[in-house]
Amino acid sequence: MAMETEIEVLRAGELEVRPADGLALAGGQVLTLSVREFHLLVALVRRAGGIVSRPDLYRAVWGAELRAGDRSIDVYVHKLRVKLEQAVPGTAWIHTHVGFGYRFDPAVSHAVHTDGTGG
Amino acid sequence: MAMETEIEVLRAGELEVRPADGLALAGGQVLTLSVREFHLLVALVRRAGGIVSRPDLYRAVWGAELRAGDRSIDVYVHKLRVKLEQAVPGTAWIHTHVGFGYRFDPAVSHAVHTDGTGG
DNA sequence: CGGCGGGTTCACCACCCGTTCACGGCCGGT
DNA sequence: ACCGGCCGTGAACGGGTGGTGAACCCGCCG
Repeated sequence: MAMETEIEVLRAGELEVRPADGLALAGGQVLTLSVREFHLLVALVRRAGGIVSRPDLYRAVWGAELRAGDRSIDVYVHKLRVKLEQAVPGTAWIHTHVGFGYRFDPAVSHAVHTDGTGG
Repeated sequence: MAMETEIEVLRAGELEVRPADGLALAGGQVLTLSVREFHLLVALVRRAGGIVSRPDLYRAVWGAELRAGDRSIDVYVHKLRVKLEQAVPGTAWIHTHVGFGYRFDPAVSHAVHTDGTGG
């Protein structure tokens, strides 16, 4: 094969996502995600390390403007966290930034809450 | 030199498929498959580990575009699962990814989550 | 012509998904 | 302390998706 199709593969720590195939692996095992869950994960991982605002997230995944009072994002972030957690226990990947949005962090921060008054 | 290795042999766990010969073995025993069933199995095994969408599957096996409402794939996946199951009981190879397609997984994952009181 | 095996379509329905609601905790402002 | 906004989370609900048995159609063979 001269040209193997250049499949986009997003990697973030123990997570591997193939947007084109609808496939996501965490800690080596396949995640069973719904369409929404998958797209949400992709949107977050694409901007790993950065904060994605709810309106942006909604546009990226739902393809529409976020309406006031719509809690869909919260619900799906929760579903995603649950599945991620059960795939790789103890790993917190999706972080909430109150008033700003969510941030996907590939870093394996088990109990690294730097407890900090320091900051 | 003669390329005897022309004969393609797909292996995935306990499954062995020879596309050229129309032969498929599961757990050492020969599977009795119809043409459609066989091609479907080949298409899935060729992309073992990855998700194959229904349109892709239909193109690969039927050689045409999947029409809306066509359930042929579902029916044949079912037939395949039945024969695979009776060849090697307890092994779930073909996984459904709702909204995405099917995935052939060679791994013998006895993912028995229902470990409860179940006697 | 009748039986048979294989492929397609149909019908029924259980389950999954996406949305929305409801309740409660946390935090900042007054 | 009270209120209001923001978020986590469990659950209800309606529609879509896929599992499955069976009818139907057709070519083949005796």
